[in-house]
Amino acid sequence: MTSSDIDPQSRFLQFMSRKGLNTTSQRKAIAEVFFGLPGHHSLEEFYREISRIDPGIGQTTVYRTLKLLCEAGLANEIQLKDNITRYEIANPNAHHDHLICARCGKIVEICDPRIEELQKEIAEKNGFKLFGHSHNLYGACPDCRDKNN
Amino acid sequence: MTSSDIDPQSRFLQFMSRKGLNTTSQRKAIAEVFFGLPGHHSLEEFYREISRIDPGIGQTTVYRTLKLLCEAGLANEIQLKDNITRYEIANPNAHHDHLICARCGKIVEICDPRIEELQKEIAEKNGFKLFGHSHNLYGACPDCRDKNN
DNA sequence: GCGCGACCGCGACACGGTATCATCAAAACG
DNA sequence: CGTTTTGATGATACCGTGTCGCGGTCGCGC
Repeated sequence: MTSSDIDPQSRFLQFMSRKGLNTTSQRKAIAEVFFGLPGHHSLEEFYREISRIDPGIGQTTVYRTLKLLCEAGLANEIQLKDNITRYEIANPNAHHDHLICARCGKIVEICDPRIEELQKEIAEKNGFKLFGHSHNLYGACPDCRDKNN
Repeated sequence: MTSSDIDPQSRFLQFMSRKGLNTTSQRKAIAEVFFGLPGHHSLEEFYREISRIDPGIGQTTVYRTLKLLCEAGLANEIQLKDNITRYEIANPNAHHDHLICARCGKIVEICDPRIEELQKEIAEKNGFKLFGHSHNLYGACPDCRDKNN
């Protein structure tokens, strides 16, 4: 029974109290939407979704709460080639990489322990202490690869 | 004697004439600076460097020429976590990844054929036709890892 | 040279992301 | 219980990157 077994919302509240931060209705609502929306979404998308539930929440608060979720280790930032920051739910058991279709934008999550192993090996060989990584493969997905152009 | 044996500037000119584009003095100057500046640099850095040689060149032209170099396959865009687009010289023989110090920003280039192999394998397993990838490892470099904080 | 079409550089703009600040609510304190 | 203090919120202004449009210029084929 480690803390990673309980649901994410509770882990978020734990983090907040550990840091001495208040658990406001806005932060709870944002976290709930975040955890209920799998995949990779920009602030814009989260903001729109949250506005439907509580139109009174400002985009600044969404930013700040997503940053909090990152600090808590419950969210990850993703940088794609379009220079828009996306957020995804952090899964501590399966740190995954991304396979992205350059045509339609579809994102497939991939996870390969062999690559993880090589990354650690390379970092150590260069004397680096590894914190994290971002690994994105770009290509044409099965649906798009056959469409000539 | 393939085209990859001749110097990059000539390959750029070849590309231009193949595409029916004009070889202007600005484009030649920008390409020359680009090929003479190893590493990973933002537009800002290239623009500053070029301004010292020819202050009359506008930043828009630098943008456009760097895009041309990418199209020609002589340059690559790099996306780091700071949402600034960087450009590097594309080395067709050693497609390398990046090991980045999260403290001081130092970038070490790495190249591991085993990872390349795994990437291809993963893409194929998912039915993707692979175009390229971006692979960045973040950590603390030898100089920074010992400084507590 | 000459003319035309491609290109240049400037300014303006679009956009994501951040900092500021007044307001408000809730906790801390006497 | 009233006052003070702290922290969260949301509107707005701001900054930097990157793009667009337009008037003027310059390569390049003739």
